Amino acid sequence: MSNQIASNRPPSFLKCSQCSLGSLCLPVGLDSQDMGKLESIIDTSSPFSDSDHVYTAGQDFEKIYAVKSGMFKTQIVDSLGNEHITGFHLPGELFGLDAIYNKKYMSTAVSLGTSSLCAIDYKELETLSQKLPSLQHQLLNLMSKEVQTSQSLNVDLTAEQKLAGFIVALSARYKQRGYSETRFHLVMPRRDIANHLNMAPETVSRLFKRFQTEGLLEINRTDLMITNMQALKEMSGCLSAAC
Amino acid sequence: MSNQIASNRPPSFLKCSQCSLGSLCLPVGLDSQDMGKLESIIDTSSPFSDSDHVYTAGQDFEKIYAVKSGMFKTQIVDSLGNEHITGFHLPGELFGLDAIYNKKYMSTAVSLGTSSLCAIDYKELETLSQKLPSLQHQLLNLMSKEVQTSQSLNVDLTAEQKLAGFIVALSARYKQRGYSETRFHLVMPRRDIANHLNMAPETVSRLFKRFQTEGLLEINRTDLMITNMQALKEMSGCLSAAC
DNA sequence: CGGTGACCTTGATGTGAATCAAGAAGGGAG
DNA sequence: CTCCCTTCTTGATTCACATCAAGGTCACCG
Repeated sequence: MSNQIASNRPPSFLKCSQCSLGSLCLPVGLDSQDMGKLESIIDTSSPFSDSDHVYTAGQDFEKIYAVKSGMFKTQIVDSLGNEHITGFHLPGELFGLDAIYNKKYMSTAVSLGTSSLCAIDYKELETLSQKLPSLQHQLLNLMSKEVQTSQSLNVDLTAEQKLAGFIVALSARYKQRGYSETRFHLVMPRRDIANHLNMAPETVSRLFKRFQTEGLLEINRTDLMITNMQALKEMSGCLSAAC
Repeated sequence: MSNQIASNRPPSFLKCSQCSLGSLCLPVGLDSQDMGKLESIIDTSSPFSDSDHVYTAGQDFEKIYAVKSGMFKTQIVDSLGNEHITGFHLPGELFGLDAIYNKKYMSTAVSLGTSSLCAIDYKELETLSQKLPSLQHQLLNLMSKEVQTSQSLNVDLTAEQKLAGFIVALSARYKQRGYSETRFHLVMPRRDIANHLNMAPETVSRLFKRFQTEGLLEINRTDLMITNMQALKEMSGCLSAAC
C-alpha cells in the first residue's frame, strides 16, 4: 500500500482492530481487548457522497467523527453568511471536537467526494476514557494537535507562504498514511483551498502556475506532483510540523 | 468585587478551594474532597514580573499553567524569526495545552506586567483525571474551547472587524470574571494587539481613533471605555461567543 | 527638572492580493 | 457528439492595509 497515489476508495466496514489507521487514530496504545471496548461504542455509518453533510452548525452535539476513507471539510459561517473552511480531514483524523465545549456543533461537516467515517458517541467516549488511560491520553493528544494546527494557521504569511505550507503539510499527512508524499490528488476545488487559506481562487491559480514555472511542482487539475520539496518547505516558513 | 476595573493585583497564594476562579478554571464540577486532590498536584509559584518567561518554545513539556492574576501572552516563532502572539491569557484560563501532543512547548509564555499562576504537572493531571470524571470532563471542555477560539481567529475579516471582535471578546472575558465589561485596562501594548490580529500597530492606532470618533468607545493610552457595545458587536461580525 | 527611550499617533506613499471581467477547459446529461 | 454548467485560468484595475517617515507623549531616572 505504500507509495500509492491517494484517492477515494470504496468505503470500508472494518472495525478498529482491522483498520490500518489504528496507529494515527483513537486506538493508539490500546490492546486488543480494550480496542474491542472502543469498537462497541463506534458506529460505522453508510458512506457519504460528494457534498453530503455529516452535521450542520447549531445542531446538538452528540458524536465526534473519525475519517475512514475519503475526505471531509468543516466550515463555520459568520453572521453575514460568509463561510470559512476550518479544516480538511484525512483518514485517521477526528473532527467535531470543537463542539465539546458548547454542546452544539460550531461548524458544518461536508464530504468531499465519496467518503466514510466512524461515529463515536462522545458521552460514551468520555466514560470509556475514564476506564482506559491510553484512550484518555490519545484523546487529549489529538485535541492538543488540533489546537496547535489551528494556531499555526493564524500566523501572518504571504499568499505564497500559505499555499506552499498547505501543500507541504498535506504531503506530510499523506506520507503518514502510507501514500506517496510527492504525488497526490487535490480532492478539494481551488475555491476551497483559497477559502481555507483566506485568499482568492485566482491567487491560488496564479501561484500554482508560478510554482510550476519555478520547478517546485507540476499540477494538472487535481493531479499534483511535488518536484522540489526542499524549496517548498523553505518557502513555507517551516511552520507546519513537516519541517 | 463586581464592576471593578480589572487591573494587576498582588499575587495570591490561595488554593483552588479559596480561589474565586473555580467556576471558570479546572475545578469546575469538583466537590471539596476532589478539589483537595487537585490542589495536591498544583504548584503555586512566585509571581512573575513584566516580560518574565514562564517557558520557552522548544523546552520539554512538563506542566500546564492556569493564570491566577495578571495576564500572560503566548507567542510562536517561525523559521525567519518572526514572532506571532497566539493568545492573551486571563485569570482562570489555561495555557501550555498545545505542548501536550509534541511533548515540547510550541510557544513561549511571557508575563504582561506582574502576574501569578498555578503550575500543574501534566502527567499527574492525566492520572488524576483518570480518577475524577469531572476533572477529565472539564479538561476536555477547556481544550475544546481553545480549538474553537483559534479557529474563529482564522476567519478572513477586515482590520476593523478584527479589532472590534478583539475588544468585544476581551470585554466578555472580563465580565465573566466579575469585572466591568465596559471599562478596563488594555494591559498589552498596541504592538502586541496588532501582532496578535495580524496588522500593523499604526492600523490599530488609526482604528481606535475612528472608533472613538464614531462614538463606539473612549480610549486613552491603556484606559478603555466601551460606549456602544451593540455597534461594536455588530461590527465584529459576531464570531466570538459574545454575540 | 531636563534628558532619554519606549510607545503611540499621524500623514504620505507603496504594494500584495482582491476584485472585476472575459475566456478556456473539462465533464455530465441527453 | 453537442450543449450546458461548473471550475479554472489569465489579464486589467482597484483598494485595504503595510510600510516609511516624522513628530508627540509619557514614564523613568540621574
